[in-house]
Amino acid sequence: MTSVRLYDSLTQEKRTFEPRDGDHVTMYFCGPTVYNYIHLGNARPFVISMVAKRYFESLGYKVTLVENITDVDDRIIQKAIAEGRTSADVAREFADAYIEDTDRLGLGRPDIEPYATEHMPEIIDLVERLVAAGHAYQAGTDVYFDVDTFEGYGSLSKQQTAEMRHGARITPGEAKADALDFALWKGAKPGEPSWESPWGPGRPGWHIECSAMSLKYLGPGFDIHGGGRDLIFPHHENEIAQAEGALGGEFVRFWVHNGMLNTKDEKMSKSIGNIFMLREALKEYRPEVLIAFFVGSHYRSPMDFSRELLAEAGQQVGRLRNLFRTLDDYISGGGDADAVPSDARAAGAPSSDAEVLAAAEARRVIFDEALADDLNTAAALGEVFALSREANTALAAGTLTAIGASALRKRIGAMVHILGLDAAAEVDDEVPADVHEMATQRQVARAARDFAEADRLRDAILARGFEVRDSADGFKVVPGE
RNA sequence: GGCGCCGUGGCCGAGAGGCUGAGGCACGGGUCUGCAAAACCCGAUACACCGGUUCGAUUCCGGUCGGCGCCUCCA
Repeated sequence: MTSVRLYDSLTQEKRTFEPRDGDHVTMYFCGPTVYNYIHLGNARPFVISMVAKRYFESLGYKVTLVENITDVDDRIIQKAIAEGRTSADVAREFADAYIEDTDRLGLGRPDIEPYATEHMPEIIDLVERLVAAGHAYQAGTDVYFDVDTFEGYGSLSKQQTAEMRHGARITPGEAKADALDFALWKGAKPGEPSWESPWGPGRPGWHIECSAMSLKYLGPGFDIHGGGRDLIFPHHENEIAQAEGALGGEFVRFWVHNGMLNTKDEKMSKSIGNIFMLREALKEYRPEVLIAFFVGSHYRSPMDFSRELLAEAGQQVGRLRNLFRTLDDYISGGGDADAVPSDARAAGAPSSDAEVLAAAEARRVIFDEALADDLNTAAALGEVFALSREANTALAAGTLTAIGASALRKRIGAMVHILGLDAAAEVDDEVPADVHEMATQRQVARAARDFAEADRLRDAILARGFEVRDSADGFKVVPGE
C-alpha cells in the first residue's frame, strides 16, 4: 500500500500515516453549526474531507468519515429569538439546507452525520466523567472545564495559558472561576432549548458535542480530525482537553486543518459581510467547477476567492469535459473510424494503445505520489491535465483502438473521480431535437456553400445555448459553456 | 504584543540544493477549418529584498520588507 504522509497541526510535521485499525481509516471533520446557509468557505473542508475519503478508498482502505451537524448553540438560539421561532425550527431549516447544498456538490455524503441534539446521553456522560476526573466543576447551573487541570492545554494552538489570560475576560453571567475555563454545560435560561441533566435542565456548550460524537463513532485515538484552521483555537484545543481529560489517553492521531478562503485577502466571514453562499454559487457555477477551484490548491494554503478564479476553474472543467467528449465519440465511433487519417491505419501502422496506456500509468504513479504527499491535489490535478494532453494527441492521431481508448477513459476517469470531478467525465450532451435539426440544416447549407445561411444558423443555435463544432466527417452540437 | 503561515512568470498554482521551473488560465504565432470552436505545436519575462552556509540556493539558515490567519463567534 502506498505510504501516505500527512501534516499534523499538533506536531507541525509531516508524518507517515498509518491507520489505527489496519486497513480502516477513521476520520472526523467538523461540520457546520446550522444557524445559516453555508458559504464557500464552509464548503472547503467538506470538499477536502470527501476527496480525502475517496483517496484513501482508492488505496484500498475502508473509510469511516464522520461529519457532525451542530444543531444546538448560542447562535442558533439568537437567530431563533430574533425571528420569533424555536431554536429547533431554525436548526432544522439550516441543517436541511446544508444537506441539500452539499448534496448538489455530487461528492456523496460522509458515512455518519450525527446531530448534537440526538447525542445528549453521550454528551452528558462525557461531562460527568470530566467532573468525576476533577477536570470540570459545577458553578451554579453551568459546568466548566478547568483548564489548569489539563497540562497540555495550548499545545495545539501553540499558546501559553499565561499569555492567553492577558486578553481573556469572563463575560457577565458566567460563573467560571478562570477566564480560560470554558463551558461544557450551560444551564437553561427561560425560552432556551434544554435537556435534563445531573446539573438541572440545560444544553451543551460548544465543543463538547464534537468530542462526544467523535468518540462515540470512532473511539479513542482515531486517525484524523479535521476542520478549518480557525477552529484550532478554541474549538479543537478545547476538544483535546475534554477528550483527553476524560480518556486519560490520546484522542486523535492527526490534526488536519485547511486554510481559509479569503476575498481580497480577507477571510470570508459572516461578520465581515463578504460571504458567498454555496447555494448562490451553485446557481452560477457547475458543482464540479467549485470542486475544481478547491482542488486546484493545496488544502493547507489560504485561497483567494474571486469570480475570475472561478471562471478559470470553469475553463479547466471545460477542458476535461472536452476530453471525455472526444473520448466517448472516439469509442462509440469504433476507434479510428471517425475523423482520423485512416490511411495511417490502413498502411498497417501499429496501434499506440500500449504506448498511451503506459503514459497513463506513469501519470497515475505521479498522481498517487502527489496525493500521498499530504494530499497534494493541486499537483495531482496537474498530472490529470498533462495526461489529458497526451490523450488528446493520441485521439487526434487516431492511432488508438476503441478498446485502448476505453481503457484510457477508465484510467483518467478513476483519477478524476478521486478528485471529486467525475461530473466532468459524465458528459451526456442532451441536444433538443429542434437544435439538432438546425445543425443539420446548417450542414446542408454548408454543403451548398451557403455560408451566410450556415453562419446564421450557428448564431441561432448559439442563441439557444448550444455550440456547433464542425469535424471532418460532420458536426457536433455541445452545450455552450 | 504572543503564536503560526506565506511571498514563484500577466494571473492562478505545484516544486525541489545542481537535471529542460509541473499544470491551468490569459496573451502572441502556427497546424486544422469556408469561418469558427475544439484539439495539437511554438513563444517571452519568475523564484520579494539583504546577508550566510555550500563547489553550487529560488529551494537550507539569519535578518529586512510585505501579506494572511489565530489569540473573541467563525470552516
